[in-house]
Amino acid sequence: MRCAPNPNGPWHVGHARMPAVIGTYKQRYDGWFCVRFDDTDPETKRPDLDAYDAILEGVDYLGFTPDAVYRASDRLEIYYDHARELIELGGAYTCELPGEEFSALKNAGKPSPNRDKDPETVLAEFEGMVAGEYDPGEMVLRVKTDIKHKNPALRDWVAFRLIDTPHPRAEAAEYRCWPLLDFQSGIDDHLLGITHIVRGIDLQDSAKRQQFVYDYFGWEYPEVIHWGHVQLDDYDVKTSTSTIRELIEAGELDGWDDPRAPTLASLERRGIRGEAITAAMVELGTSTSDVDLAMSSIYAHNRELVDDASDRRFLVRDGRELPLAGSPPEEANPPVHPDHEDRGTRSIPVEDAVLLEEGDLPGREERIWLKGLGSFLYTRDVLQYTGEEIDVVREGGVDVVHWVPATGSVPVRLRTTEEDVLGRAEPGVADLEPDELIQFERVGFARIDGRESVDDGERIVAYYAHP
RNA sequence: GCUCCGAUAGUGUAGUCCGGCCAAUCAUAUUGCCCUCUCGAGGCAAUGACCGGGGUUCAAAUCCCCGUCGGAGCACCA
Repeated sequence: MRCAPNPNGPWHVGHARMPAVIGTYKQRYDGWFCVRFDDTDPETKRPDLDAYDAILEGVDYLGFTPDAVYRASDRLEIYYDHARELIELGGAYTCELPGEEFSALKNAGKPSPNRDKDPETVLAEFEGMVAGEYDPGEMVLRVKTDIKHKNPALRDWVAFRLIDTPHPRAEAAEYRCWPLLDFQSGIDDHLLGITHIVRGIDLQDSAKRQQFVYDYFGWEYPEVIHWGHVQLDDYDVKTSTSTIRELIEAGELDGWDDPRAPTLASLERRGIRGEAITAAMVELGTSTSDVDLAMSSIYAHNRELVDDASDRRFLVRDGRELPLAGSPPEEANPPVHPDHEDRGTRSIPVEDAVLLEEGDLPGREERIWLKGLGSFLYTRDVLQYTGEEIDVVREGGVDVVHWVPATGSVPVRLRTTEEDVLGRAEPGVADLEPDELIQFERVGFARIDGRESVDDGERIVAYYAHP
């Protein structure tokens, strides 16, 4: 099987579907798969040189290693040779008709006047195209199909055209005569021994077009299935490479890995494992209708992968300060992970005031349980310590909340898919290394990204993954 | 206008080819309960779907026709 991307930018989440599915099928059925960059348009779909590697990194992130990597722009001579052969078989002709004129004839079911040129003339003119003797628009090579085919999309389609803009890859910069996708991809699929093709519904007619070429050569067409488009819920930003690129260039996004961007780089930075994305994509199946991918599906898979390994910490977002009274312990020691006592406990100094999230503030004369510390009664504007008998929680009516010391806590900027949230975390968070994935209790999973300088010192930057 | 494809719960999916065991599977989501010092994990339960209309048949989610809705192609884009 093959994954044949156009390297016009880093991948968004939707792109993950192809490698996820064919990579999984490869593993399941002991198959073979390659990545083949179909980069045969240096002009309107101009390849982005950085995208080649970015895409291969994306495949790796999703958990797969391609068995081979090809670039169509390395293979022009192969396509030329097959074009010559096709011409000799009488399956193609050079045509100098402008696009609109041919289109009008085609829609009327009438052939181009060039259709019956003898192969010698066609071959000579094609060599002229390869040699750059024509200007763009002056000459194309068409595949001779069926000019009266009931589907106008299949009638005598273009196989090669001329493009003056040099290809961005130095290896291919000298070529001017470029094949179109249906020719290039059709030839390559056979030559590379592809047995199964998966592609989008936008290419529904490709197999039918390419079948004409396969018939001329006596080749057998691979099995092919088409699937619909994937929409993501939960994102404000459209899942489109060009839209994301525009937002980045306009400064509205920080880059391809901005947490608000629906890109693979963004999910990776948020601490979401590629396997979780792969699993969610495989669950979508290969139906031909458009599908909506619920991000919660990716999150559910990721939670299963990371929950056990993620240590717990407290983070209070936009905290409200409450003084403590009644001589609580000087230090709280909640477990590092509630399901793994052997990992030990954390140490959080208690001080004389704590921060709570606004939604957790107790009402007057209400009791509240600070996790890992004990129970308090909110009375006369202070939290009065009333002991550490957990029974009060079991009996009900006492909320269990997370908290941090008012002054000993460390500032945190938590970047989410919607906005950046400021908060303060328990002191131990200052010692976490970048790339560590933790769970802020009652907030959600987050990946420690690094530190940044602010006016009065340093701040931890974390990327929010999901609840 | 011409051509092609699709339609099962909020979302995805199984079942459709070879009609009955489908008052419809599983996952996710939401809600409630149990457990737990988390709104995480674990356990239990509830919610919720065959696009509409005809036809064939003893029997239709499944086969046929019509309609509706949605998607795609008709490029010197991929």
